[in-house]
Amino acid sequence: MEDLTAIAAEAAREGLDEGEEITRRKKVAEGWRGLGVSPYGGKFLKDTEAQEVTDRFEQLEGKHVSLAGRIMTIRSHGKASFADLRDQSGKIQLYFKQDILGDAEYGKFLMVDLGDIVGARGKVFRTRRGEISVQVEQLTMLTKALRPLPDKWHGLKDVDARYRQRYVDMIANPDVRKTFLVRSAIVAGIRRFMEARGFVEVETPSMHTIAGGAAAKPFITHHNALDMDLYLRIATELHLKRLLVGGMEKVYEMGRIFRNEGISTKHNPEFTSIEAYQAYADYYDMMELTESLVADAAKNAVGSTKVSYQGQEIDLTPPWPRRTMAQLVRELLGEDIAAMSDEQARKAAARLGLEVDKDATMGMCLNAAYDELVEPKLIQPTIVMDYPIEVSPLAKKREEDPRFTYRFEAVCVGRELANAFSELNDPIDQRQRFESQVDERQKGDEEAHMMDDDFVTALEYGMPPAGGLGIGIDRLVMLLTDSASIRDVILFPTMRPKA
RNA sequence: GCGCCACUAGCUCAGAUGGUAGAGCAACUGACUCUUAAUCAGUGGGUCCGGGGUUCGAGUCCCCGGUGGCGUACCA
Repeated sequence: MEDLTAIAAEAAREGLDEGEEITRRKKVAEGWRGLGVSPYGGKFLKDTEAQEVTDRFEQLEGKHVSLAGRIMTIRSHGKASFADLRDQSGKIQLYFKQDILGDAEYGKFLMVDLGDIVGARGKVFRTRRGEISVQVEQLTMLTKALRPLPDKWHGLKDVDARYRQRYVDMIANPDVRKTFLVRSAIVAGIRRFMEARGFVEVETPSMHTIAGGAAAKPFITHHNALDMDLYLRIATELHLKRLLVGGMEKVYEMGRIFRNEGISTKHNPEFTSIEAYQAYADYYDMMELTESLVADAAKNAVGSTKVSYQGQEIDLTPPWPRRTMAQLVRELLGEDIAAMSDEQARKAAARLGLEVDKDATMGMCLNAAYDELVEPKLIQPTIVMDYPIEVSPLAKKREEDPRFTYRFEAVCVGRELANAFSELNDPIDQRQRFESQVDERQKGDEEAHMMDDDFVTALEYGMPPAGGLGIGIDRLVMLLTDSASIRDVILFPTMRPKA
């Protein structure tokens, strides 16, 4: 013990940040080398998963199996001991008995620390207490863990550590792994769903010369050889629509989007979206696509279209109620803003306690009223149709009332789940919309669109009428895994470096 | 960006009013050949987030800074 303390003290002097425990484990690793065994072994032939031993006990009882995984707990009784081995499938109890292993092999077991990764070969049996176990005959050291595991009972709770060291979080908190497995199942299911519907998955650039397709502040990076700034994409929309021009009729992209904005329980600077475009379709087709995709994802995640989110029961079974924004504002807030002039609308907004610009239009006031006061109340999935044109620069305007567009958002638990429209394919209209966005930008709105001449040029070649859809995958996964924070569904969320 | 809160052993947490820093788990030593949060006896382990200040004396009070959480703003 004294020499360990001395070694730790020496390590500290040398600037190595390690405690006595790490020093001790390093010495144990050297001990393995002394036995002629590398503490960082190579290939190990495992033929059985931990969970399989329990699931297939009837067939496996008395047979030999080879398992590999991490030692999570050890219960030592002198000349016999138990340990729990965990692999990706689950957990199995190992039984080590000196009589069976022999002194040398049992001595090896005594050198195993919690957290070590080992291979074990032995016979499947059931203990007197009834627990299905493996009586180990051969133990193989595969990886020495130098750092101790978090508390076996309480796990790792420090949220800072959980996000920074997700690997430790996953070791200590098995539910975390489960959440990310569900996420993977959802993503894989969406790809199957889209393929079954005839959509082709494509990859468009992540680095854009113009950041378009959404209202958001971009990250800026620099290309040295071309000596020019590039933006990380804030959406995939404008490139996917170029592909419609090129003749692809059903395309989608699922990938990472970057927005240089605040971080919160619902926002991470990089996140995953899916955008899909279907030629010759309109936003009604997108409503059906959205409902079906989400319902299918729910079945993949929880086996049902009814899910529980933060104590609320949410029924995602299609079809979802379809209401226009104007209707919802009128019914829930008692102001028929859509029937008002701009000036009347500004007064109505004031009555509702909203602050709007002096020259705000009816559409802006309606959108503000909806965003602030209606959307948070929409708990069950709802399709909110017909967004004002001012806030929808890429959506086709309505024939009978050009103040509105063929755009909807699907809303659930007070949050946007999907955003879709009948795509604007009139190049002249699109150029005007960009121009008014550029005006907004010059007035100081950093999130207004930039002019994208090449995109307008593409439309001039002719983009077929189309429906388009965007869904935030992270928020969908939050809903389907009952996660309160987006950081709980992103493996490595963005964090400031620790000082 | 602003406000509130948190930061103490490897992990989970206690530490009224300022007075020699504690527990459980983990680790170490010993006992124990069917335990499962194994049990029993003993031992070691601390930059109390960092830096200033007040005080005879600061984990505790004050100021500055760091990181995080929550709320809020921003986020079609």
